[in-house]
Amino acid sequence: MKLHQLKYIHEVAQQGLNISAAAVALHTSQPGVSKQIQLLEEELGLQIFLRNGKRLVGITEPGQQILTLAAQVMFDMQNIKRVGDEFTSVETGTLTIATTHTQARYKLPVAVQQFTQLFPNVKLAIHQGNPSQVTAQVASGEADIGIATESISLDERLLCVPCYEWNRCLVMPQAHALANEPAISLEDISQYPLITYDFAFTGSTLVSKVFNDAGVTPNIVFTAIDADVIKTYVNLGLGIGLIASMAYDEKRDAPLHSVDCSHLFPNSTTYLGFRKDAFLRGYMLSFMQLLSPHVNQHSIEEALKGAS
Amino acid sequence: MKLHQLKYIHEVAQQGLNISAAAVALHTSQPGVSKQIQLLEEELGLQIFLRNGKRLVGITEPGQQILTLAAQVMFDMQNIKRVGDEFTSVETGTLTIATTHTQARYKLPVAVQQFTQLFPNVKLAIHQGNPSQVTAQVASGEADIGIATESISLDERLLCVPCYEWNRCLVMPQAHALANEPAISLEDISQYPLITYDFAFTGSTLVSKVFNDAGVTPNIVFTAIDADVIKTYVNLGLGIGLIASMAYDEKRDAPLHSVDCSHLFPNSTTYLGFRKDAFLRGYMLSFMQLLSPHVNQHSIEEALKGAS
DNA sequence: TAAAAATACTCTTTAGGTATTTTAT
DNA sequence: ATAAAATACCTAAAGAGTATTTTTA
Repeated sequence: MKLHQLKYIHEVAQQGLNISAAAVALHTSQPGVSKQIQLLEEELGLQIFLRNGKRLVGITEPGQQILTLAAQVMFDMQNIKRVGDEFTSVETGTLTIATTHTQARYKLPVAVQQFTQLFPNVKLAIHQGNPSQVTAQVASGEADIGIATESISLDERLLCVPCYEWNRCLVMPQAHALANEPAISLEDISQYPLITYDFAFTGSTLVSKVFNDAGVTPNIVFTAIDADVIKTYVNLGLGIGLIASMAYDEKRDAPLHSVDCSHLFPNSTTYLGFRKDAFLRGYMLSFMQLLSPHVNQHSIEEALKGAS
Repeated sequence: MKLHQLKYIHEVAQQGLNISAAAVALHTSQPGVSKQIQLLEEELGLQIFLRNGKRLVGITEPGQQILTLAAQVMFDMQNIKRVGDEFTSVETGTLTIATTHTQARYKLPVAVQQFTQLFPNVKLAIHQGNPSQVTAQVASGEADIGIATESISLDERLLCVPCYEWNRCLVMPQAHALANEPAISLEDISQYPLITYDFAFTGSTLVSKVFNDAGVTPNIVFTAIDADVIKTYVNLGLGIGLIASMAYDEKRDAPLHSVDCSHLFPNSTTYLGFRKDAFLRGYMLSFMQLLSPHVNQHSIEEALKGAS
């Protein structure tokens, strides 16, 4: 059993069971990949892929398990490489962050700027997606650190630490009837067309739960991925917007009026998550510290020990 | 980076930093091992081993981390092999159990007998040790399943399920003054020389805690690893013995009288533990079911998901 | 001086490439 | 007919072995 054989089956599965495509992606030849897969299957005494004649048409049950384990092996090997990098080229490397639009747009810029000054030779990649995509990227090792609200902390492979709490506000045109309302209620909100985040996103399931529990049905006219889109449509007079407070800036969003809603919804917590079995480069830890100052090598080790 | 290079550094560390000894253990040549280690160190750009000239004299800090990760890779590779074995030779293989003397002697025999009848072609190995050795063996992958009381459930790498609860009894010569005492107290026990398990063993720390909390100091004349030794010395009149109830059998231990102590001590729970990241062969699951009937594939998956 | 690690060199295996054939859609 | 996988065959690289040298304790 060889490491590259595991790489090969992994890539073939990624490429939709196409050996030729996998060979291209791996910068090698199709017969080479083909042969190594045969050798591996022969050694294990079972088929990893289901075949119809010469075509691969599926993954067997043991094959699926082997692919999962192969991914783990590859991750571990990456960890070893990282130890090497950490001790030889301490302040160079790559940091891949997976996060949602709201975080990327309103919370990360400060941390990112500080980070690039601290580590000018570390390449930074920011992957954007909804919370479940963020979680999946971190769990698969595509991203080193994920930043998202609530759902990220549910995956058992990840260690999550709270970064900060936040709540929501309503945004509306300056002239709107609610703009001068002293204490807005859920009922008030339900009187107007509402624009908010997609329900799969940014903890909005919590928002829908609050409405449900109160027996109030909001009039959601449409949902969007990000606060900027929501604000744009509020500006056009299509409704009032319910967004994260951090997404409203009095100066930048001047034509809009905002009303705090923290009395209506419980706070949401944004978490930072990473794989429990990942070797963390020094700069990864530093980035986390920028977002959550109490994080350090020691606190992480303690959390890993006490996790179960 | 090659798999066998990881095997080599692991074996060298195991053999006390002796490359020649590692080469023998690996059934290969000393220059081969030597060269592969150099190649790996060169590729990673760091020293794994500290050297004094040509002798290996220690492990560097990154080397220690790499050795840990190398062990993980080897474990994952073993998992892949096991998937192969599971689907090709379903009812053959090896089951290695690490456990304490008391379990091995008084609780496992029934399960082992049933198991050998169900799986005549599975080789069974039982490693005996104290609870921390049991835990270490399972955590390192030397043993597939560990069975011990309390401490095994503290290791975060292991998933533990309760097997059964048990308590203690006093054993003494038939003619002993306490033999006819209707309700024995801690004070009564402290009046006589006491023989019990080594304090590191079988949850006896719990026993000492009970005495401490009650402000009673038992007169422990000596401690032993196993109940058989304790009973032998009780028979010789050296004191009274405090042992697990399961270790006393009325017929076999006829010259001794036993008095139940479950009113004095809380129950202890014996756990069965295995590595969370281990691929479990079907027969391993079956063995666990013999000890803890509610264990099954599904309950384990649920426990792994909900662990964090 | 004895034991351990590193070199030098050889041999064998094997991974990988090119050209070609087979086969499934 | 076309695209994909397998086969045949060749080449190059790398791992492993033997003999020997170097070095440390």
